[in-house]
Amino acid sequence: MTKRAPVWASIAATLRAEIAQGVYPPGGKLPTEAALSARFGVNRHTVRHALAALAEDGLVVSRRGAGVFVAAAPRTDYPLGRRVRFQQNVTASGRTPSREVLRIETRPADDAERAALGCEAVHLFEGISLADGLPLGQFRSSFPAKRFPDLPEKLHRLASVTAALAEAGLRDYTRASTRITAKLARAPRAGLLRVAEGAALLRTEAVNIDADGVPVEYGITWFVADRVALTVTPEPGAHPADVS
Amino acid sequence: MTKRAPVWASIAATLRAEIAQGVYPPGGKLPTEAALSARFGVNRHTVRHALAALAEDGLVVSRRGAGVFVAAAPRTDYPLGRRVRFQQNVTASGRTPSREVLRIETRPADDAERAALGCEAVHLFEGISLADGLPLGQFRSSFPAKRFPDLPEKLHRLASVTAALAEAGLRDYTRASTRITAKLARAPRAGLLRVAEGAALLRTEAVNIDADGVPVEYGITWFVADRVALTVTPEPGAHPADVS
DNA sequence: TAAGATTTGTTCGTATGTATG
DNA sequence: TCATACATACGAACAAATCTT
Repeated sequence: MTKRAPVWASIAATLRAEIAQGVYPPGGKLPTEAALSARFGVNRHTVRHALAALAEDGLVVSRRGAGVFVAAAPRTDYPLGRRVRFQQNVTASGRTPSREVLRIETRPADDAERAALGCEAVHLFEGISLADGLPLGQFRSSFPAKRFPDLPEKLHRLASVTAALAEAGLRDYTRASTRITAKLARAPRAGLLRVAEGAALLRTEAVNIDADGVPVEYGITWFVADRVALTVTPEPGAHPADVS
Repeated sequence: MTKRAPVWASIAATLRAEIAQGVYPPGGKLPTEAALSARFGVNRHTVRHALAALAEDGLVVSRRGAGVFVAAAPRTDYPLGRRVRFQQNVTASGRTPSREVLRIETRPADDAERAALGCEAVHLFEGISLADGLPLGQFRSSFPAKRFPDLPEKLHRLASVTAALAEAGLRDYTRASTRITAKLARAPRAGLLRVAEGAALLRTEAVNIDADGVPVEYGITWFVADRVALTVTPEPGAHPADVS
């Protein structure tokens, strides 16, 4: 005599699974109640009951006249501090960081790299940073090839810039300058980052230097704007002299 | 005997004026050479001569097989330093800054303002910042009404936050924190900023504090991403203690 | 700016199955 | 067996917010 689960509960479970699988992405719109009731062959009330259960869990948010939307995950704060600490940033927000390496290669420097690093050949390290499996951004970092001959092997093995540079003898490096603009996601990158074409991306262009002020990394990162907020907090102790 | 200007020169002048008026926005595509020669009733070579003149000035860029495009104006660098200096930033890039005031009013604080300023009523100062007449961003600043009773009048008269606060007795104030995200421009704001709907905007949310660390301004600014780059440069003298 | 279509929110009413006393 | 209460499910209509044209 197993008690049959209510229809609304099984519908809620189905939708819950589909949301988890990304069928309806964060911030995305669910089908209308009418469409769902047609799909499941039930009355609209029954669908509403299921949706109410999801809303109870904070999984969806409904807006009268607009639709029912998958609750957008809160943005991950990404402090543009003196040090680059991707893992810490993600972990601090209660998520699990991961990294997907797309490319490691050595090639001649392009104009921007030559200007930033002042060298003719660079190691390239390109990949995707994820939090809980969801892409936060795509990074592309260049390093002077001459100074760090074995960096590609270390990057392959460690998949971490900080660790690889440390093994290459660079104890510490800091952010010298960052330029922030915004772009729209286009075909190839939109797919990599799992966003719709035309979604807003934050593009940061950063130069990192060693303790002597010599540039050691030139990096460009495209963050998914819906998933990341960059934060800037002037460090205490600095007191610039500037005049209005 | 006034020497008649060559036809190609007058066509160039016409196109130059239309680009300046925004008929062809920065980055936008000009009509094809064939279309232009039809419009002006001249041979395609004449149009090419005119376009070559514009290209010489760096006003347009032609790409074989794609078309001729209005050169994107270089982005105005906007340093997120400790002080907010809009005028300096624009002047430094060789442009003429101006400001268009949209709204000055006093009203109850919303949740974000209450959280940032800790007060129940705020003065609102809203407007557009322009460089050479082109909108760079829309700002909306809130100030604690109780602390600065006469601020609206001062803002009306001076149209400058720094000057108005100075007159209200606030000698100095600095940026405490800034949060940066990106959004797509929607209907009302897109018009105000003179960009297409769906263009990328940089949204900054900043809290400024006085010398005692008390918040005095909560401001949100939407920058047109194509026209502005935010720059972050850690100030010398700071030496944070952080560990990997 | 205005009108119409779309979509969720709310409130009636009806019917069925199940547990309880 | 009957009455009651409750959760479930379907149907219809309208209100209110939103989107589109």
